[in-house]
Amino acid sequence: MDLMTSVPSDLALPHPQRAEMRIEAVLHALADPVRLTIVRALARAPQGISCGAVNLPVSKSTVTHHMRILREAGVIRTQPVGTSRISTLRRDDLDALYPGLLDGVLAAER
Amino acid sequence: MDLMTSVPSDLALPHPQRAEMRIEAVLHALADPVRLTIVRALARAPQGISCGAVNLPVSKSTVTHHMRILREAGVIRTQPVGTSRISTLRRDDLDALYPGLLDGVLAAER
DNA sequence: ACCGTACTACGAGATTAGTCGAACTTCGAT
DNA sequence: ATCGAAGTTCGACTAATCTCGTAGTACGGT
Repeated sequence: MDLMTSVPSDLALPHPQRAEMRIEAVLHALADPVRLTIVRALARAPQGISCGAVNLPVSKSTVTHHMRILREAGVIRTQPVGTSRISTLRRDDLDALYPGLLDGVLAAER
Repeated sequence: MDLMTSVPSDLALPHPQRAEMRIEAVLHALADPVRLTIVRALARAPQGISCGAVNLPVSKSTVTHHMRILREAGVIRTQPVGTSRISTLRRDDLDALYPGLLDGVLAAER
């Protein structure tokens, strides 16, 4: 008990504000096949989904790594819900900063 | 004379066809600051420009490397003209495959 | 024919990325 | 209170990437 390691309300993970997002980071985040799979899944689930719900060909710790890249680039927003973390696409911010980019990426057949 | 190392008409460098382009490669090509500078310069010069005309903070051989990444991803088209190589943005192909992507990237302030 | 310009090719070095397993935390349920 | 499920953290390893300098090729002009 005693030292209850702080911040019970700010359980949230660090997200860049819209003004802090950089195009290189966003493009780099999108340029990986695993992360692209995640982004496509999120695009199909506007209410958000948990990392583990995406069936990916990599280990759990690797998924965590990819979620972090996406989050820190500003591509997704993640919030803790129970024992899970629900992520959503930051469509509004992406569309505001780079209009057409996300739709263009999602339009890709291959 | 004799063995005139072939293909005098196909001096062109290898370019992927539209159908061969992959979104990951395009995004990766765009996700580098030096290459983004090149792409922005090309966007401002529809008639095309030579690699050396872009004032970049890297060596000549590094520029060659970046041009190759862009070319092999299908982002630019390069053709030899005299002792130079003129490159242009493959806007038509990019817009057809990923509508909005290029404009979104070029819209980025930062 | 020679020289300079404009690149490309080829290692080599250093940095970054993607991957994993093992150990740890947190929450919810039994 | 204990357990399991869901994620994270922490090295470690490998592969890819960016960078450079040197050397080489190709073309155009003197």
